[in-house]
Amino acid sequence: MEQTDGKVREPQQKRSIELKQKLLDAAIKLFSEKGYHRTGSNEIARAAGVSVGSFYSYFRDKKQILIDVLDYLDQRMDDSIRPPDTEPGPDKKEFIRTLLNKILLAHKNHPRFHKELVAMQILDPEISEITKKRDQRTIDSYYRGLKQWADQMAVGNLEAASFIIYKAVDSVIHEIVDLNTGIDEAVLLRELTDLIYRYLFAE
Amino acid sequence: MEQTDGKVREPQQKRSIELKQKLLDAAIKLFSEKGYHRTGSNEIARAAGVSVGSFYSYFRDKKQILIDVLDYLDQRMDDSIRPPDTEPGPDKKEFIRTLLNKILLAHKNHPRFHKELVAMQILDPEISEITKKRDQRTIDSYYRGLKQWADQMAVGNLEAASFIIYKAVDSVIHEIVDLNTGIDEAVLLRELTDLIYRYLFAE
Amino acid sequence: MEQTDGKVREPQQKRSIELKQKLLDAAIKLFSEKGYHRTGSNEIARAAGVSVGSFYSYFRDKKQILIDVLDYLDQRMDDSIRPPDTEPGPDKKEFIRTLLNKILLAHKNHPRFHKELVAMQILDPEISEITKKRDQRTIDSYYRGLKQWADQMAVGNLEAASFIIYKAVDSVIHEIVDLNTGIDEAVLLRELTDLIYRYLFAE
Amino acid sequence: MEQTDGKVREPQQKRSIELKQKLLDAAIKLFSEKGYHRTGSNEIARAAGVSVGSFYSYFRDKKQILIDVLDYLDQRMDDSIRPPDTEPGPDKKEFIRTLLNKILLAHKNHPRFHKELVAMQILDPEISEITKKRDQRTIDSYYRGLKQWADQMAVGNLEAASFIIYKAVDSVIHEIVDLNTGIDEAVLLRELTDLIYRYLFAE
DNA sequence: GATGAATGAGTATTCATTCAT
DNA sequence: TATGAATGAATACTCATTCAT
Repeated sequence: MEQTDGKVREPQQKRSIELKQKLLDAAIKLFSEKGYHRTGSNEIARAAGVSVGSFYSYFRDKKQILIDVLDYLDQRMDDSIRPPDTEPGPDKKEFIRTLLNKILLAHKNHPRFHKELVAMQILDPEISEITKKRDQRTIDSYYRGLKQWADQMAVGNLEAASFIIYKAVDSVIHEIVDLNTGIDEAVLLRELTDLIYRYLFAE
Repeated sequence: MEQTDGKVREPQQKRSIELKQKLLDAAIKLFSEKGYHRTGSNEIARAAGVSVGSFYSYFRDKKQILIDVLDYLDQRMDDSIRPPDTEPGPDKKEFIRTLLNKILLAHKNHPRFHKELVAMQILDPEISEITKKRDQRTIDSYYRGLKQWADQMAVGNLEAASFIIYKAVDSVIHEIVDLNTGIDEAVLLRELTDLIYRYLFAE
Repeated sequence: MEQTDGKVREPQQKRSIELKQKLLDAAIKLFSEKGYHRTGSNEIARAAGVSVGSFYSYFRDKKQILIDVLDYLDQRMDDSIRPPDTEPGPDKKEFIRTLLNKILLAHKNHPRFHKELVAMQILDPEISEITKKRDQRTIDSYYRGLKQWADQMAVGNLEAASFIIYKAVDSVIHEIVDLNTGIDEAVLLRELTDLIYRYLFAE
Repeated sequence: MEQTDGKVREPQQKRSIELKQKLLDAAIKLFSEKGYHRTGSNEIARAAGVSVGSFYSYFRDKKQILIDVLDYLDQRMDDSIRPPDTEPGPDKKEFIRTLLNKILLAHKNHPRFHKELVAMQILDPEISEITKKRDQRTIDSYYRGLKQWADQMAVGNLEAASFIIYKAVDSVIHEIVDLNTGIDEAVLLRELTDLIYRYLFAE
């Protein structure tokens, strides 16, 4: 409720909240279409039907709106940009297959945004910190999922396994979506499924 | 190491090569420290103790020096990044472990630069094209290596397997080197070894 | 002339126009003094008491401000450079004399800039295209003027005549203004008048 | 014969003279093909099969070689770049026609070089001085030619007339060659001939 | 003399951010 | 509060000229 007059206002009025949302929506749209780097702050403001001045009263930075977009999508549990969770079922292979398909779909929804995010994550420590946390949540959920099968697995360290699986799957799927590998997507997915399955359950 | 007052001082050839090397070294250093985008061509030249003019007589473009740096590092990394052609010994796990360690070492040589490169690859189509080719060469060598064990493997599609293994290993090792995962490196490497081993040889 | 504290200060419109005008004025001044090529866009902005950013929000290009300057001067010169539509009086020689004097005056307004323009016209195809059109408009107006005396003239082709007269008069007057010919200006003007007069009306 | 060690050497040995000539020839060729501005000093040297260093021991400046080229062509009486003379014969109209054709030809031989020269003349005072002298020589020759017909002419001031005729003819012909006027060249030439003829001889 | 590798001043343009109204 | 006009730092590349060999 405080109004500490630092520069960036936390929107308290309905109008303000609407305005900020408009800016977030415009940013999501533009980042997805053209990527973060090719999108200017003036452009976002214009697309939101708002002045640049307003943009900068809601977001300290151009970077800040990216961070806020990330947060927002996380809160909306938007699987299309957030790494998706999946509840483990009885059929292990089916479970893995489903998980992979979800991730694949997520990558395919906002490919440009997704790509840029990886770059940003590398280029900018602040973004890196945020995505690391996001990733960690996903890895944790994998960990919790895997624990349920702990007694059937040959895996030595479940934490490490969760981490490795997440990173391996994410990067391979990223490449499938982004590059044209020349290899059939279905084949790649099948092999990727095998990779995970055997790692976890092969004796 | 100085060659300022020798007798015949092999004139152009040598000086030129030294100069180009100075520029490449300066570029590697600066790209690693500040990233490609934040490094100016004037800056590289100054760091190499050379004029901008010289910079542009050795490299068409700012992008060109990045490409040349890539090539240069490729050549210096070759042995570490390429799986040995030697007959794979009886201990397959040992073989994989050795391979991973080599890759890990390669990544540790220029960690920041490696990161930048991944970002560039995403942001710039030309760089993307180059690294795709680089990657493909590595994947091909994996493919040739794996074929030697073809009869002992449960893998359906060897091409896809090579691709997946490369991407998975590369990204996981990248994360090991880059992020501090909080998980012991040795443990991660062991699990990664298991991942590959079981994928390939588990029945 | 200042408008810093008036009442309602017509906001954008007026300020914008003033700013653009300041830039145009600065450009005319600098182009005239140092020539187009030796004048930088930053310099024009500084001379106009404005930022480079503003320069580029009013003019796409450095070339664009040259083009706009051309247009601007055209508008201010129009009356002087265009032969009056009034019925040509009985004294044809007097009419030509008046016309020449007007052109002379126009040339004397921005002599250095005029020179630069001729050079640009030669060096730059885009400028060449623009001035060709400008010239053509003038030539057309000459043509319309000459037609009124068509029955009293010995000229074979009125179009060609208009073209030749324009180019001849323009270049000679240009030289009168620019070079110091060592010949009395009045004498040159008299001879030029004769040139045109006899060409048109001598039997 | 002095060897005052200012920077630029006057070539005294046969080899030197040949070298300078090679450079002049290369410059003429390149200036004609691409114009002065688009031709680099390194390029001229290379085309002459000589080092840049040598270029700068024969010519203080890039501008200097242009000046020397002009001188050289003047000495060779190369009508293709120098304003041509013509001896007045008995048939006045024929004389004018011949003169115009010579000038036309000259302009058509090195159109690019010719154009650039006009620009240089405007942009650079030193070049301006030189071409003014060149022009004056031509104007003088016109003057001498016209004097022979002095008693048959209505012209008031022969000096001014020579000047005007030269400038008018040169500029009109320049435009004929350079721009595409859309008017038939033969028609323009006929009218231009009439312009001169009537000016001089019409009663 | 000759070479040609090296020099480095010079310049148009973008875009995140500010601040007067 | 909102506006959007104004800001200005930052940056790749060229080419005439020099000078060490």
